[in-house]
Amino acid sequence: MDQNSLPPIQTTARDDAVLKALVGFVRAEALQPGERLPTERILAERLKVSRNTVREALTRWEGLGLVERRQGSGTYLKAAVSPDMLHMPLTLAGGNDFTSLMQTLEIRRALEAEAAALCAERASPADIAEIERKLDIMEQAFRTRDGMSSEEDWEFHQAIYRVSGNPLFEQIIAAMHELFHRFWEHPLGVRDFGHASFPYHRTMYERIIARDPQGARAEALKLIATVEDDLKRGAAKLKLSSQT
Amino acid sequence: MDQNSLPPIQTTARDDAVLKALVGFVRAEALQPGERLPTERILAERLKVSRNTVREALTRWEGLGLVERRQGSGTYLKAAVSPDMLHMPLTLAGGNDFTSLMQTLEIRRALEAEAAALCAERASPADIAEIERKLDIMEQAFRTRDGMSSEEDWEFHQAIYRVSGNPLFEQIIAAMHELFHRFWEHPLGVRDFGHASFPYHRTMYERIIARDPQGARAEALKLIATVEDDLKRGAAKLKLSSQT
DNA sequence: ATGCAGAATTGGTTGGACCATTGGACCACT
DNA sequence: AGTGGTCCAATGGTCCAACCAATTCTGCAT
Repeated sequence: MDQNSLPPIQTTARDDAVLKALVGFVRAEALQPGERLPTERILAERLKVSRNTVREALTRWEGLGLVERRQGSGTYLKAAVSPDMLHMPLTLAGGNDFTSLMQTLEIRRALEAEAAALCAERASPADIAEIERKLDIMEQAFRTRDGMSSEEDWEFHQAIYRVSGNPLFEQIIAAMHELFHRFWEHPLGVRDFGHASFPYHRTMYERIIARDPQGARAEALKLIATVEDDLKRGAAKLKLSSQT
Repeated sequence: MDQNSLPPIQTTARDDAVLKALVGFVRAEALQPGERLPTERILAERLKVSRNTVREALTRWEGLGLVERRQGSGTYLKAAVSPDMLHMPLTLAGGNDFTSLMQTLEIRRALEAEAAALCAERASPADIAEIERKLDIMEQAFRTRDGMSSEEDWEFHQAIYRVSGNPLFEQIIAAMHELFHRFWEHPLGVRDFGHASFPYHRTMYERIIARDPQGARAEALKLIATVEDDLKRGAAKLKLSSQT
C-alpha cells in the first residue's frame, strides 16, 4: 500500500492555528515591522483559546525573531510575515570558536562566489552605478579611518547580493555575517583585520562591469581567502581554542 | 556622552534559566539525541518553577529543533546541546513559482559544489564506506523502481554534507530542499524527473574517493544542472508561473 | 503466548489569579 | 516651561489546579 496516500490527519494543532490566524490578521491590517499587535488577552478572547495557548504560539514566533515582547508595553512585530514562510533555525554547535568562525566562512565562500558570478551576468547599468557608489563610499571610509570600514564594506557586499537577483543570497549570507560577528566583535588581536581584503573589492567590481562571471568569482574567492587568513592568524595568536 | 557605557541591565529571565539548567542536566546525564528527558512536571518541581514556565522554555527549544515533544510519550532530545550553542533563526519567504524554485537551486548549486569539494578533501575511509553504502542503496532503488528514488537520493547527498565536516551545509541545503519540494512533490508533468541526474551521483563519488576536490565540484555542478534542466522543461510544459 | 480492555503516564489546554514592568496622567515645586 | 514624584491602568510574566488527548504499560481472559 502506498503510505503517502494516507497522510496523518490533523486533530489538534491549536498554537499553529493561532499563528495562522495571526498571519491573517497581520496581512489584513497591513501591519508593518515595529507596530504593535493585539494583547495576549484580546487574542485569546477573539480566537477562543486560552491565553496560555496564545502565549505558546507567541513564544515560538519570538524564538524565530518574528516578534518582540515587552512586558508592560506589548508585543511588537519585528519582521514581515507571510503564510508560506519557511523557518530554518541554524544551530552552530559551540565547539571551539575558531572552528565555528571557519564554518561560517566556508558557507560564505561558496555563496559569495556564486553571487558575484550571477551579479556579473545580470547587473543592469543602474545596478552597476549603485555598486560603484557603495564601493566609493567604502574606499573613502577605508582611507580616512585607515582600515575599520566594516560597515561600508558590508553594504558593498549586500549591494552585490541584491543585484544577483536572488534574495536568498542576501538572507543566508547575512545570517553567516551575524553569526561571524557574534564572536568577532573586536577583531581578536588582529589589528589590521580586513586590510588584506581591501584591494579585492575593486578587482571584483571590475570583473563585474566587464561581465566576466568567472573572473568575478575568482576575485570573490581571493577576498574570502584573505579573511580566512586573518582568522587563522588571530587563532594562532590567541590560541583561543580552549573552551569548556 | 558615550551611550555604549550604559547598556540595559538584565533583571529576570526565568525560562532562560530553565534552559541553562536543562543544558547542565543533559551534560551531567550525558544524554544522547533520541533519549528522553524528564517530565515537564518533574522539571517544574525540581527547578521550583511553574510547569508553564518549563513549557515556554521547551517550546523555544522545540522551535529550534533541539527537542521533540510527543504527547503521551515524553520529550526527546533531537540534537546535541552545549552551553555555548549559537542560534540563528532564518525565515525565508517561499514563493511557489518557477523563479523561486530556480532560486533555491542557485543556492544549492553553490553549496553542493563546495560541500563535494570539502568532502573530497576530508573524507576518512569510514566516511567513504558510508557514502558508498548510501550510493548503492540509491542505485538499487533507482533500478528496481525505475526512477523515483528521491528518498534514497536525498540520503546520499546528506551523507556528503555530513562528511564535509560543516553542519551548516546540511542545515541550509535541507532548507532549500524542503523549499523546493514543497511545490514539487509530484514532478510537475515531467515524468522522468531526476533521471538525468542519476549517473552523476556515481561520478561524483568517484571523484571523492580519488581525493579530487575540483573534480567532485565539477560533477556536483553537472548534477545540479540536470535538475535545473528538468525544472525548465517542467516550466515550459506547464507554464506554472501564474501563482499569487 | 496472544490479544484486548483499562489504568497510569505524559504532553496539551483551560481559566483564573497575582506579580513586575511600562508608560501615561496628574500634581507639586522650582 | 521644566523637573521630579506619585499614582494608576494596561500588558507581559508566572503560578496553580484541573481536565483533555495521545501514548504506553499492565494484567486479565482466551
